[in-house]
Amino acid sequence: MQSPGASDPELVGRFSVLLEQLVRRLRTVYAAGQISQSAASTLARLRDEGPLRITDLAHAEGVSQPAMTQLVARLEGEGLLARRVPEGDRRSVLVDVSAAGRDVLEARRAQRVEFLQDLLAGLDRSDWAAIAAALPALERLVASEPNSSRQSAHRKEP
Amino acid sequence: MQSPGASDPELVGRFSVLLEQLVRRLRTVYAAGQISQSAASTLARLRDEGPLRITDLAHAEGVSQPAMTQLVARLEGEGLLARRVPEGDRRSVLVDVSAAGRDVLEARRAQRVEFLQDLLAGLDRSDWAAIAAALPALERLVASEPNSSRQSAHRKEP
DNA sequence: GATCGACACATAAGTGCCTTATGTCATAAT
DNA sequence: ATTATGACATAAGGCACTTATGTGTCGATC
Repeated sequence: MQSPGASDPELVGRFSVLLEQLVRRLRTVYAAGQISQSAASTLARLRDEGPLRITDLAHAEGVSQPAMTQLVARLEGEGLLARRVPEGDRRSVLVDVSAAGRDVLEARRAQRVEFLQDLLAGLDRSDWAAIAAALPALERLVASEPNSSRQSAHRKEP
Repeated sequence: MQSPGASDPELVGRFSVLLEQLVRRLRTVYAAGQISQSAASTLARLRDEGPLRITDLAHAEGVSQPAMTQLVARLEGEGLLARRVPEGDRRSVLVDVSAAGRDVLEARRAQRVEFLQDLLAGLDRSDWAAIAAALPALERLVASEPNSSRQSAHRKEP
């Protein structure tokens, strides 16, 4: 029994509740009218991994190809990304994040940081110390999924 | 300077990245075709807080009243909740989760637990210990928002 | 080179899930 | 009785998905 987590259903249950609550909270961080979670996730991937074809993007983001085609069209219309046809394969489209897209991602990160600082402001020192101590473990947790091979270890939001 | 979090931008930044990654991960837990995050959140609130009026529900969930009217109509059509007009106020509609709705929430919880056990299976004992030690602090963090007065301390997903 | 199959994306049609604006009925206040 | 307020329903539009289908390009086979 290598992992205590698998043998401690009560803690797993509490963690499960905590994740759901975090998700519900994060939904309120970004002001209305901003880019969607799907758009942000897609732009972030392009920024981190470089230009990708539409079908690869769709697969990586877990949506259908037509959904990604539409999202790319919308984001191109907003100047947040650019499309081009690669040399040697006129069937494909390569998509890359634009400078404006990078700016949007940076603004989102700043909003998250502000939200967290607000939230952390009411936390006492020992609680924050426990969270800070768990950060490396949580980062390893998030990085440990089998399909995390798509996410290189150096990937991070600035 | 009560909270070390507010003075440690690098850790806050790492936490911010972690949250975004968790959100992106959780998006893949639930199989396609299941109820949306909004539907789940709404049903969970009804289960935990009892019958609510549509406008109160909309406000609590952070959406507009017409959006909630439509969601309630859809969920009623699927048998996941029930509507009734309360005594003494024929303008209102009271909404309550159904037994089928409770079953759906329980199935979601089981899926999250399974996902977490999968994820935790690759984590070593000291990492899990650090996460387990941080759980109370994280729970307090999530419960600490000013509008958390709507969430009672005893509220938890079974 | 010609033909067929596979690949890649675009388009169509439909649903879910939001938004603001507006309409209708019920209740409370004057 | 009249007016103001409250509560929800409906309309119209946009975003974000889905499956199904269409069109063009590339690769494999003969």
